[in-house]
Amino acid sequence: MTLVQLEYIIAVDTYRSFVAAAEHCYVTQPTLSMQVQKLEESIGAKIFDRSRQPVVPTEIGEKIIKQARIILNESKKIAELLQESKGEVSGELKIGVIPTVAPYLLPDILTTFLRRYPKLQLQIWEYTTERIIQELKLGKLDCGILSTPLHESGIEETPLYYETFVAYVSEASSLYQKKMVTTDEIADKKLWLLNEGHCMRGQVLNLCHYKHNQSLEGTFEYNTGSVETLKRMVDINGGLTVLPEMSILSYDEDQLGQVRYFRSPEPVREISIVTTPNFVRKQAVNALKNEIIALVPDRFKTKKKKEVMGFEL
Amino acid sequence: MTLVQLEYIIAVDTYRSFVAAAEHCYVTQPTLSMQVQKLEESIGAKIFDRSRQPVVPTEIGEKIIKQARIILNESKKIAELLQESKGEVSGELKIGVIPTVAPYLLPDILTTFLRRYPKLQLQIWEYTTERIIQELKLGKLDCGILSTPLHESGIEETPLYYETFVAYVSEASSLYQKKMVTTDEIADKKLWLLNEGHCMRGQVLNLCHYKHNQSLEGTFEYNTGSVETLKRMVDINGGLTVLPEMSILSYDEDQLGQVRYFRSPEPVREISIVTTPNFVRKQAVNALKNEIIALVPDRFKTKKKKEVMGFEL
DNA sequence: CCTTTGCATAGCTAAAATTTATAGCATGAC
DNA sequence: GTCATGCTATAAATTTTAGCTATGCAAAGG
Repeated sequence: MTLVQLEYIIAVDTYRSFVAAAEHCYVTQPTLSMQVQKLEESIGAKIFDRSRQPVVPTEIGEKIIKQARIILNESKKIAELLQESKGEVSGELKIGVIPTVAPYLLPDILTTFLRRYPKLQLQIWEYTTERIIQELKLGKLDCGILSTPLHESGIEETPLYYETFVAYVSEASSLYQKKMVTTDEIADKKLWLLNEGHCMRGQVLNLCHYKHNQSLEGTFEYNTGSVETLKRMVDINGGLTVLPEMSILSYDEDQLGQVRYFRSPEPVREISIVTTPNFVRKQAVNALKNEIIALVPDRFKTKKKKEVMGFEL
Repeated sequence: MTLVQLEYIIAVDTYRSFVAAAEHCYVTQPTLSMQVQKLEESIGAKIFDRSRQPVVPTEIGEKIIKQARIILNESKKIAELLQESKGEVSGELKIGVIPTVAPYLLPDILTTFLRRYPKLQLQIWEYTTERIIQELKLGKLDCGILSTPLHESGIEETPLYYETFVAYVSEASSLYQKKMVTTDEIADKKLWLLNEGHCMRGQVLNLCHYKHNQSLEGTFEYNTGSVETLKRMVDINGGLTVLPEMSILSYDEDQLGQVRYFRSPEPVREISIVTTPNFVRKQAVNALKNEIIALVPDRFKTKKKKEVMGFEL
């Protein structure tokens, strides 16, 4: 068994074709076919069922390919270790960010960060928490920025900042008259919510003491994945919603007039940068972490950890 | 970079000698030297400092070798996957067991287990919890049998049975007159304890409400790693100790006469079999698990999980 | 100063990976 | 039915590489 053979079977699995796989490996098709055969011979099992078109992995082949991806992933880390030791913050950094954080955090960060580390190539995906964890474990992402604690083994969390939630109320709402609101006061109101899969949905439901999916019918009408949409729904259709504090930083006075902070104990979410435990490019992630911490206003760092909300996915 | 090259650098690291490493890899020294050089050239960094005798890895070399061990470890799993898929329970199974469990569980298990799976080669080490976790993560052990919960990320626990602790008192002790004892009653007595590093020490200290290392001087005199020694100390020097229930299964009537169960809530420890999350030889471990569960008396399986004691290492 | 020990280098050989060319085998078009 | 077409396997030739033997060279020990 060689690393090259493992690369080849991964390519065949990816492209479901020996010809296409060979092209992408920059070798000829017979070369690739031979190596795959040799590997199959050496382990004593067929990895691909070539009688079907397109070729598909066998049952055991699936498992072997999965393991092969792990092996090659670990192999790549040797090169990363070397970059790391040179103090170079370079190469690709693949980041997953939840949609309730991304638009308020990344635009500010990116320009300064990329100017400071010109050799770094960022790739960013907006994914839900669940997907970020999944892709981290598969090695498809290098790090994630999301709300913690996750209580997920195999994921290391480094808190970046703490962010309160605020209510955003329409002028017609009875709460508009109040200076501050309590979590109880919003529990029975018409509340615009993110759709399922967003950790913030769970947090908001928690803070107003709802159980998931319970008595939502009739009370809530429209689900979206975007915090901006929530705000607009309030603007146009009335009612209220809950926003992360960072989303209101760019609001003008009119908009801020509709924002109501919560009375103590304020609901707070913890935003962390997460990696897998044996991730080696700590310098690059550290650089990103420091950039974020430097840019986030100070009051986002002083919230007490004890106030942080739990949530379920 | 090839898997063979990684094997070679691991061998050089292990034996701190190119000559010895070559022998153990069944190649000549020039062959091995050349491959190490080629690897160093391809990654653009020296892995070993050959100017010292014996050769030592460079700083970056240390990291590369560590990663190389991970890669080869993951590579081995492909062969294991295949055995696994054939339904064969075979090969080596390296098990770590804590010393307060091993002598009461393993002797009974081993003969029947090995008769059922003749192709399996068991290697067993008596290690402390800490060491078992460490070696599991390094891939030097396949599984561990120890007291849980560990609250350790990267370790998966599967409970096997629940075992109460019992007091073992000398005839001279005031507690000898009682039919049952409470945890409070033993707190101020002369208590023979295991030495540090054993999880059971922590559990026993917990159950009699001691903080670690606090006010032990004078009260306790002798530390040992063996439960049998604790019992003998009581037999010969008086006082009392706490034993795991399984250790008294083989006691005769005289000895049982010195055993006192605890009043409810009984202190219970959970014994689990643990592996790393991406361990692939689940069938072999499962076979061992089933063998143990089948052999352990039923009452060890009915304890409620809620009663299980926590502990620190 | 000579021997021993240990790694590196050089030249050679055998094995293995890769290439080009071609065969075989389905599948769908006509 | 037969003829392309698209895919993978096989064969033979070639290049690359891993490994071997022999030897060199430097450092440590007697």
